[in-house]
Amino acid sequence: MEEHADLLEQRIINTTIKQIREEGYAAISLRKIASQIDVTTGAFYKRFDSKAALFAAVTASLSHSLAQQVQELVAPISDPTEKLLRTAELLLDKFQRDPHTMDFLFFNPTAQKFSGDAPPDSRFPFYNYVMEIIADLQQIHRNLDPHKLFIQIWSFIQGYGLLIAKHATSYDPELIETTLNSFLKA
Amino acid sequence: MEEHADLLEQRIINTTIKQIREEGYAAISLRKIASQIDVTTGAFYKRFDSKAALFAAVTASLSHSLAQQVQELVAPISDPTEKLLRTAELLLDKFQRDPHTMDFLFFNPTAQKFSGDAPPDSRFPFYNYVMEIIADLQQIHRNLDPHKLFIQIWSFIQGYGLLIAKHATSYDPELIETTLNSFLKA
DNA sequence: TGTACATCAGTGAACGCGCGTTCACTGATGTAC
DNA sequence: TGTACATCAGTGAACGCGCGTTCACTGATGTAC
Repeated sequence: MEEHADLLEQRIINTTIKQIREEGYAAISLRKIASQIDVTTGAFYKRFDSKAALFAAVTASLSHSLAQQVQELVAPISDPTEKLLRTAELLLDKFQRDPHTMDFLFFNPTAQKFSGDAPPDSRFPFYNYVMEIIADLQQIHRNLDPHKLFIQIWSFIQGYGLLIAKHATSYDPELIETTLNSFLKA
Repeated sequence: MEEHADLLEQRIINTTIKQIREEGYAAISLRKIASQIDVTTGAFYKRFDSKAALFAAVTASLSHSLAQQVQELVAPISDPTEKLLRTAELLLDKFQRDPHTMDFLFFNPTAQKFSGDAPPDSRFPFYNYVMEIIADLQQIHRNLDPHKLFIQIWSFIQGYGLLIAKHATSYDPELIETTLNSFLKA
């Protein structure tokens, strides 16, 4: 029955992802998830220790698939500036198209992505990924401070993403390009 | 007894503000608030229609006092660039010193600051305030697109504030200056 | 000054809800002989 | 092939909790005469 076991685990994760997309992570309850799969909450606890464990698994799954999409988009590009731009565009486009999921990935308080005063944790794969791009950028723009640049880029993407997710403004690729270029010109 | 009535209303608001500062808005419950004032929840409902109404009142109070602090700081300054810089510094310094309160003011989902697809609502006083500064900036930098600039500034402050509040990085006035200048130079 | 009454802020207890979590049990399946 | 037993995924119901909200009531205070 391990076959079925893994299947149920996947169904739980996928249903949770669907619920997050449709209603936002704040509206998630184990009863709702279970009833959508025609299973009781007891079955859930055969797979996960807690709701937090489910959220961690969902975060991992979503991060992984998002990271993969970014890799695929960026793979054929060699210019690091364009890599960065395309990555930012993909993320912010997703904030527009799938605000609840991005809200969960970026702002869900359960899965804290950073630990203490230390630099951002590697559990959030984009940290390392963006850092790599920035390292590449340094080959071109030697006078850039990579930490500063990271904070600028990350802050802008987060903040703009939030405005987009809240429908306070909408996704504008030109604005992204202008902004990132202004960081690189400094 | 209207005297005492207003007093209790103020005590409820102030206690809520204190609780937000110390534990964050997610931990607020009417029972906790009431018991800290040695009053029952019934008394609360003589003053406020609902918890949401309390949050609205608290948001108004906090926004007002923050706006006042900004005005005082900025009043003697005539250069709009410096006005903007000092405002951003004050806000981000507060994200560092009082993360829960700023988290509440900027990210509390109850008091949605923006409505629909329309531009940001004036219920959040900083929108108009920052817009005024930007209008002043246009006198100097005539080639700036005010809407674009607003989104850039707002996104950066929000995103950087979030990183600071989450202890992912810490407040760096130099970074703020660099970033805002890079927006203005574009 | 004293009495009868109205007002109304605040009490205290309950309502109903949905939540995460637990656990004794069931019944289908796989294994041993 | 048939019987006895072990396993264990999933059930179903409950536990305990804290929440926002409601409401009949109390008792202190102010008013009228």
